[in-house]
Amino acid sequence: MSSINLKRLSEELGLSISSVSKALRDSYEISAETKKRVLAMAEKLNYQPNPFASSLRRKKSITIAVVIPEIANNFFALAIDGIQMVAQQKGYHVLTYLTHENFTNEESTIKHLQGGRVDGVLISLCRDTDSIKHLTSLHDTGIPLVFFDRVPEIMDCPTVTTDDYDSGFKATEHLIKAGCKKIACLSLSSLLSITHKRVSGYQDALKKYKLKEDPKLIIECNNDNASNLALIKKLLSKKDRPDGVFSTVEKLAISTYYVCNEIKLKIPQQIRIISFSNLRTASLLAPSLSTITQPAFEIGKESASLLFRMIEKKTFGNRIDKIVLKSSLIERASSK
Amino acid sequence: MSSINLKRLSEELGLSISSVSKALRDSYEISAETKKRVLAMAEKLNYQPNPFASSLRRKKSITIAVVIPEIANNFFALAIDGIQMVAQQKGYHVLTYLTHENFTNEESTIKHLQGGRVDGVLISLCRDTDSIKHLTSLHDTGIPLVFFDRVPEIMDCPTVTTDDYDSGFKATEHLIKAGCKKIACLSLSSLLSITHKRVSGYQDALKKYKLKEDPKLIIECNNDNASNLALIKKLLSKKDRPDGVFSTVEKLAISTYYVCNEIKLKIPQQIRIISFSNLRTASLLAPSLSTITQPAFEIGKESASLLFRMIEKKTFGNRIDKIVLKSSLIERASSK
DNA sequence: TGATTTTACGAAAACGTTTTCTTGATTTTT
DNA sequence: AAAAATCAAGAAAACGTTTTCGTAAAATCA
Repeated sequence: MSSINLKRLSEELGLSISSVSKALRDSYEISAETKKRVLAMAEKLNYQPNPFASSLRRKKSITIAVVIPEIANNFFALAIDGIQMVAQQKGYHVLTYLTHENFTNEESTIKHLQGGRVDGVLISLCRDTDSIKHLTSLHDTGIPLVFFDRVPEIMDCPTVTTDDYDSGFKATEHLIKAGCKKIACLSLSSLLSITHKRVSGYQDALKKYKLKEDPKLIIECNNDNASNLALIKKLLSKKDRPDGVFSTVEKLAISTYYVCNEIKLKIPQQIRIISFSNLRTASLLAPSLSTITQPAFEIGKESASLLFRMIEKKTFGNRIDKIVLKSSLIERASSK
Repeated sequence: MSSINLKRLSEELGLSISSVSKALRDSYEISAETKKRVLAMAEKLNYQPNPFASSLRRKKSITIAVVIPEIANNFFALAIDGIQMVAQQKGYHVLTYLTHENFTNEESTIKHLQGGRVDGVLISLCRDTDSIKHLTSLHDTGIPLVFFDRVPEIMDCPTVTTDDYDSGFKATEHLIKAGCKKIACLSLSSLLSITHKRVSGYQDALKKYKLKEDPKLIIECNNDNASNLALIKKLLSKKDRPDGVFSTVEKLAISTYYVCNEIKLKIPQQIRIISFSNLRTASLLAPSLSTITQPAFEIGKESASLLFRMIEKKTFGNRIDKIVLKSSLIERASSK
């Protein structure tokens, strides 16, 4: 720890601690000349204020927390990027926590944040989250809380999401218009809001075009890559296999590509694919992947901006912002 | 902020603040029975200790900082993943800072960390870093500091890197053995250690196989995607264009793919490509991309472990660890 | 039984800021 | 010239912990 503090500085200057403190904070109580002297000495001794003493006294941490399921994921990496941009602009620090899709991790992380370590929390729920006690508890302490992308469906709280229902609908419609008659849907945990909305869109599109809905075509994948591969392989190996796949998350589309390579299923001739994805190389894949691309960076930016409005109390106390951004459907070879 | 503190807890229990504190820290000075009562009450009132008061008093932040150029990058995302794993295991918090390859950002970030906000720092330098004053200054405050991947070449400090020289050599050798006679090298800033080593490996491989070295074939790219595309396009559009490309970073290989698509240059028939990359979809690209893949997750893990050994003073004071991990060369269609 | 040790707890200082309250000196107003 | 206001600074409390030190009461020992 830096051992040069206000006391040392004040001794060096022949001033009191409080005067030095005020000078550094540009208080009107201190003369211009003294301020200049103090600033110069602080610079000379490379004084850095102790953030803990400051936070303790002011009851402000100048820090926010971001809680996400994983980081090695294009969507979340971009979202973090957006969050960091806003935070840096505001002079805030960012604590990052990964839940690895584990509810217990999420719970304990949130619990730790109740001690006042941060001024606000941004969170995207993990796939196993089936209770929101920990979240209401955090909310009750008065810490501003914003959910993004994966939000709780039964809690009144500020959220930043995309038009998931519409996107699910359009993606499915796109496959139908391309000629698919039997479309499978690869989803994550049904506990997740995004799963629910995207799958609803899928189902309603099937309804609209009078295609048979088969619950067996909705595959709920888990967090283990190997078993997902097995599930998908089983699905695509059947004689009455689907002729289209709508994947609600990027990694399941990747897995589908691997399976198709393995069992020599031709995309898009034998099976068409579209997926939610923020893969920068989507257009370079063989074949290029049709995607619904979420504005991940903007989601991060908007979430952080909203959080800071709440922190700075610029938002009305009784108002709950629900921001919805639009994803874009990009047609490529995999669904032609 | 949580308003339930030790004082409140002690009043509720009819004990002194110090006794409650000791009970919570399982001190031998407190009877088993009292401890039980205290724990129960703390649980009941959902007591969370104030981290700032604690850090101020103990001169420990239980927090580390990670400073990286960008997060929307497979390598860094995986490294962070590894770092977080170790940190979480140790019960530490992780502050993340992005420099966006901007030296001024790096400087100011490092300066802010000198106030004792963190117990240790993990950093991967940005492409513009041409001075290490800010780093030596941080080091002088006694805060443990570990560099990973992009390390300073003229500073005696603990580092975690990969065998970049060897990898550059082998990648180039691989292209030569595949039949390339004229190999270009796409690099980042020459200020970076990784650039230097990877390019040296490339040059020595050319020497070993008696291929002409042409400085014009070493393209130093910058941080602007559009201008990199232009540079690469110019390189590949010449009549005497190279027949092989060794890219020292993933994004430049991606750009090369885009350019080849645009100017109808066939990979690998007309031009072979190999690149440093942690792209999970490398094998799904058209054509699949040959890569040198760094153990990014392990780099993060090792860096964090090393940092914690330093923080816990388990390392000898006068010892400077230099850990070197091995990358793997994965041959795929782009270099066949 | 008297002396010593152990047990279980409390008082108070310390960590480095920020901020409120004083205060002496100077300037401005009556 | 006296009164009021302003200025520039210092003293001290407060933020919520942790930790050192002190001390009654109980337990152990000689």
